[in-house]
Amino acid sequence: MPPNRPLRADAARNQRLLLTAAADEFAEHGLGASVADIARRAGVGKGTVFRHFATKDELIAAILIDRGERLSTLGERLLDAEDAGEALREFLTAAARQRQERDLSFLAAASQSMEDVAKVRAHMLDVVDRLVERARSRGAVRTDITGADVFLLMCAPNYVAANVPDASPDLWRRYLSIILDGLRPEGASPLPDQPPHLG
Amino acid sequence: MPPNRPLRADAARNQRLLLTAAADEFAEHGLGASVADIARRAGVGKGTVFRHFATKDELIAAILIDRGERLSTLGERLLDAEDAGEALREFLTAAARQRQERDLSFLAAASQSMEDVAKVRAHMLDVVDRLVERARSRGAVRTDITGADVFLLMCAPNYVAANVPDASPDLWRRYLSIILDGLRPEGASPLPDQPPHLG
DNA sequence: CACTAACCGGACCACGGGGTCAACTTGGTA
DNA sequence: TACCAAGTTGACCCCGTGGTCCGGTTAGTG
Repeated sequence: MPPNRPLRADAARNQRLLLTAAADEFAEHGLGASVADIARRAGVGKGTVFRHFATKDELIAAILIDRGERLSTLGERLLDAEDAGEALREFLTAAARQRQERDLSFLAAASQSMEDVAKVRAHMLDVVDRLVERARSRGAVRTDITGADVFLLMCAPNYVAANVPDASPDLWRRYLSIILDGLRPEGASPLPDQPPHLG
Repeated sequence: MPPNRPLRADAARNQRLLLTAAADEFAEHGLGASVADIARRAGVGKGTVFRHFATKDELIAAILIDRGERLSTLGERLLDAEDAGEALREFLTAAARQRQERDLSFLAAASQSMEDVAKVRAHMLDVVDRLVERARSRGAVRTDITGADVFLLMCAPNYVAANVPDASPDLWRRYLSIILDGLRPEGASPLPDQPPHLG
């Protein structure tokens, strides 16, 4: 992402403006949000959008990458926590909160194929894997789940809460809590099917 | 939905064809599937689509209503089952399977406002409410969840599984199982936030 | 300050979308 | 069988979209 030559001051500013404007616009209107609207929201011409992101998909990818990297960083920090179970809980909470602020889950479907996105995704999957493994070996979660399971489940609480109009902004915590209860080792009923293989 | 005068034979046939073609097309290409493609898939002219459904949204609504009614019917039948816990499990399984066959969860977001859709939704919510109440009073699920909670959670297993390409077609069972474990009364950690109020 | 490469803006284009309509076909009835 | 309302069709319209492009502007360097 960072270009060879450093961006000119105004260009860098506009890029930041565009990224947040796009995230907001997508959150409000879904993937269908138009590039023109995004440009207007950022206070910038439409051409400028395409100067920074060759294509709409690339814009989406940039947002995805930004969020993914932030989460991965947090996850890596949490790998050093004493309480592995609590660390996993904290990670999932942060993930859900990030999505709560601006629900962009639908973006994940788009631009799945872009290489940079795949890389960030793979890295995040790796971090989750280690978080889960650590929690599992400490007996904090059931033994039959994998990192991939948790990676997938990560998106669920906010997805569920997003279906409620005028919901309390903390509603997702409720469903995260239920899912976390489902991940506990005590009395877990054996899981059907094989764990998925991602990436 | 059933019109005053009964439909002519060919019209009725086309309507059925359209409904399933539309469901398939939406499942494959999301809400963005074009009316023209749907018509082609049904082996019918584009004009015919609009004769049966004044608008694309109305088509979507018709699909939603169809599925909702089928689920509600099943739910009502399950209200008479002996094992209330098993009944709830079966209902959720059916709901997830229906969505697995053709994932149309995203349709729910659209045409939320249409009156007929709202009615079907309200009815289904009522059925779920009773299923949950029954299971709760029998000690089959934790006491701090409501019908609305379960109604929302209903969509989650398939949503989660839908994010993995080339997944086993039964992957959703895995996540339904985790969620059901999270709904059990034993050792449930108290839920944060208030249960949502729907409709 | 002057100069230039980087940057910006918005008119412009081609395309694909939902929705309309008037000419044509067909199912059902008397 | 003859008739017509119900049903079908696809060319057509209009609009919003992603993406292009070039004349004008500006940041930064010497």
